[in-house]
Amino acid sequence: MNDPKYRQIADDLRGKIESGELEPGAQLPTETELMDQYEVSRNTIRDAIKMLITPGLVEARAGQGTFVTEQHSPFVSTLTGNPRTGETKVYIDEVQRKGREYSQTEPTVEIQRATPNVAEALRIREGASVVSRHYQRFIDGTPWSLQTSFYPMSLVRKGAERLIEPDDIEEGAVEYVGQACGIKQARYRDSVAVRAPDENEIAFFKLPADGRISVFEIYRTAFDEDDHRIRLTITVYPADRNRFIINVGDAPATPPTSDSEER
Amino acid sequence: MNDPKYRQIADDLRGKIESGELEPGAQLPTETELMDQYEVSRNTIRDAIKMLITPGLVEARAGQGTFVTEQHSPFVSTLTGNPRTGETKVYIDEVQRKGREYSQTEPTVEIQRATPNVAEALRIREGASVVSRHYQRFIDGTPWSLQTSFYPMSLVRKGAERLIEPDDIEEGAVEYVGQACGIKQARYRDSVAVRAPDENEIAFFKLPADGRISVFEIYRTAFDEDDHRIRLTITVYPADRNRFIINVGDAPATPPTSDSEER
DNA sequence: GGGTATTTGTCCGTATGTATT
DNA sequence: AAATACATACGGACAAATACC
Repeated sequence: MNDPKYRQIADDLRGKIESGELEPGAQLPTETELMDQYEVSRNTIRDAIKMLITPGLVEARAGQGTFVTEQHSPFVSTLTGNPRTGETKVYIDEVQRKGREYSQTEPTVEIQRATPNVAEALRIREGASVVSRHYQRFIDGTPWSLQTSFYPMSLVRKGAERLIEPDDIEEGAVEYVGQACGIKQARYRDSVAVRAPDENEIAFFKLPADGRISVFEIYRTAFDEDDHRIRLTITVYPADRNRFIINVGDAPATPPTSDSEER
Repeated sequence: MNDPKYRQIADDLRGKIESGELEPGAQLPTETELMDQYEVSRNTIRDAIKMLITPGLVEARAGQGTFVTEQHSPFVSTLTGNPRTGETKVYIDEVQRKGREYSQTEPTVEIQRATPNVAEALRIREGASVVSRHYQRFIDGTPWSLQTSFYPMSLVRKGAERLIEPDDIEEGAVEYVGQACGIKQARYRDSVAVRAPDENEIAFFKLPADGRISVFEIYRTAFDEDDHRIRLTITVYPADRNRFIINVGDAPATPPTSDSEER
């Protein structure tokens, strides 16, 4: 009798879900039924169910009931690629190779002043002008990632003028910059973190409003052959439907498609 | 007036935190004071505060009050290293280079039957024998990660008999296996996901019981020069205090320590 | 479309327990 | 021991969403 009632009830229900007695998609007993079963008040039942909603084990639908969550199959992306080519194209290939459909919005292009984050990553003065190119990206029509790339204005001055046009760069921005001003990407570094989503992200990804599902935030800093920082790309993915692969060493002998089943 | 009251109050308080009006460590007004300020019932105040507790913005301490969370500085680990050397030693170096103290328990060594996960990753029969070596790892004395490595029994039969001894392998398991039976690690692949913690992890990392803080789960599959799978290492890190770096391309010119401040 | 029953969502008031100072 | 602050639990009332007739 040490644990509070609502926690005991939550543990009991969680057990029934994990044991499979309640399958994904199945409806839990209604709050009234659970009140009778456990002989507690409705608020106690609701506290118990909240403990299952928070980690996403169940979802409550007003007017219908509470249901065991069905998992969507995670999408797997590879972070290690060829550092000399643009990764967006590689990413699109990866999506299509898995039989899924990729789409993205036209870019939103802005000239902004570098925030401390961006300035630090690009090693430029805080407040210096940068080009920001923002995309919303979808897989099979559902929102999958939000991506913003920041380029120092010096690239534009050196000839990469299409960066400030609000049009997609078909051949990829990395190739374009290489051709337009001879600055070639030689390597990049990713920094992966997880954090709570902000309001924009909650709205775009249709995440629950309480922020219990977090997002991957990947900072990709790209360098040219002289180790100058030429790009910062921030990509945000919902953590509940994504997984990342990092290959180190020789290229894998197994075709990358076999990764889709790995974990 | 569309949003429910508790959400309006939560948004208001969140704004005060994000704007810096309430600094990390600062105490929020007590529930009674907030009842007066917003002219709502105590339960509504509590609902609002729960919305801030769930993403970890504030924490409530019975008998004291509710406080804005202080962030511990995240620890940064590099996932891309030399595929031919063991990474535990590299990891320890990385920790110490940042002026922090590393420690770990003696390993728990077990002979187990391969679960579907492990069998799939090592490409062995489900139920085949594997050596499992489990460590609890600490930084500055606080629990930082849980690590379990699985090795096929064939390695032991080929001479790597210390794998089944419950002692730390000083020189690193990868080096040891290379010397003992000539099977050298040539490359590895990491798969990074985020999920809710299980009970063990909640207890070890001292995470909140409601599972709102998730964990990184990194599967590292290691291959030898013939592309045979020689090891699966699963490492679990709390997502709120870790960040990972992936380097692609030439070695960075900047010393790795500078990463500690990056994001 | 309208009406009704069901189910969850919001909000209130109250009482008592537990942790901390 | 007393005061303070959050935690648990109960009860009730009405609103909003959904399903069904």
